[in-house]
Amino acid sequence: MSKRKKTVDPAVRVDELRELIRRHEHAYYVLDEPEISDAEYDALFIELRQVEEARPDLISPDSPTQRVGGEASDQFAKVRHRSPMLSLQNAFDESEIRAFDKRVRGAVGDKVTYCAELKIDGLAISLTYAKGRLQRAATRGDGTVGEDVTANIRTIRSVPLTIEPRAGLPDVFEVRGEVYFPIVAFEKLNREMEAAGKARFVNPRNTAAGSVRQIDPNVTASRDLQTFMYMLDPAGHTRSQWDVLSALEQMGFRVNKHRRRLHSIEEVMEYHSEWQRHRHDLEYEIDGMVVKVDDFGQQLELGFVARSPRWAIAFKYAPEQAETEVEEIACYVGRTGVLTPVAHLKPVIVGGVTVRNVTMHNEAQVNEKGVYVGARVVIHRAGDV
DNA sequence: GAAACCCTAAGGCAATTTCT
DNA sequence: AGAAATTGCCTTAGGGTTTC
Repeated sequence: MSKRKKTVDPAVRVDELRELIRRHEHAYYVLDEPEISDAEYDALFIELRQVEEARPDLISPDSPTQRVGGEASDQFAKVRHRSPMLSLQNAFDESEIRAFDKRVRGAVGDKVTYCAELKIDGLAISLTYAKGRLQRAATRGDGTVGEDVTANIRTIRSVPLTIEPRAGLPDVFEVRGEVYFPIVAFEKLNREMEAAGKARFVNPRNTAAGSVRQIDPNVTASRDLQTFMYMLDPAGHTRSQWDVLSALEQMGFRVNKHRRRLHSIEEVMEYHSEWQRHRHDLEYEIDGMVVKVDDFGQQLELGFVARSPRWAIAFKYAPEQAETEVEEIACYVGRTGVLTPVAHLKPVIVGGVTVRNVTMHNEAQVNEKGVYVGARVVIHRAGDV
């Protein structure tokens, strides 16, 4: 109505625009189902920016225009996690998964449902919301203390700056998930780097980690990072991991759609091999899958062992392998006097990184005279030495 | 080029739990 | 009870990225 448009109060229009923009950001970045064209979206965004410029008093920190900016945090402050960000026990083959299943059923009985999710190759992130607003984002760090990367995470459009109140959730709650670099965006970035005569980035995971630790949030904002969330604490009314994923989705977070509820370890094996075949069809990298006992009651019964829960395991894909030649073997003396043999190799690219050195604690084969006999060392991927 | 992080993996060894 | 397996903790180390 033209009449309404003339008389519209800027304060009202600002709210309308924010609501519309949030809806379309959600459709585009979270659901991957845009409802309007980029141009239409841009028009809304420009209008909001204009109204806010005219009326700076109407600007609020959770406005879509305020994703980039705020105070330029000089350093990353340390933040202690409300509860430790644990790591997962790893399994590399069927026997280890069956052992896990056996342990689980030994503890909680045979009626077990598993929630299986793809294990995204990115970096873990923790988001704290207070009174419906994103208050803080932190990296995992050592699991207990991470770094405050709020200014950078705010620039990721699939991360809601505001959350509607929800029954069963307190004022302050935490969401955890993974930040990653979509492969298409990674390749685009590298084309841009090349065009600018700069060095390419080596792989999406490290680039994502680097992007999140930028001093200047404008750089992060230009990187097209994405997210998948998978944990909610406290868990509100939810009773299972499956429920949590649904709840997170309803709250507006991006949740991976390839999750499955599985009722036997055989189904887990099938899911695993299915994605082993199709992992390269995905628009992001995965390094396996995460299998969790779905029911929270059973999770509680199983409990934790120091650094990882007993009710979950990471079922990894067989590491990429490569062969190369050992050029020389050197021995290094550690701080405590420990001797470490290191093989210097002909550089070989495996798993997206170049490997030149490997320590030989594991793969090294020594004959009865203490002489190294392997002419070749089988390496897993970088770091897996 | 160095330092500080990120993520990952393995070895050594002691303590604890489980099995026979 | 004694042996075997598992767990927990710490150390060392690899490649990568960014900032200074």
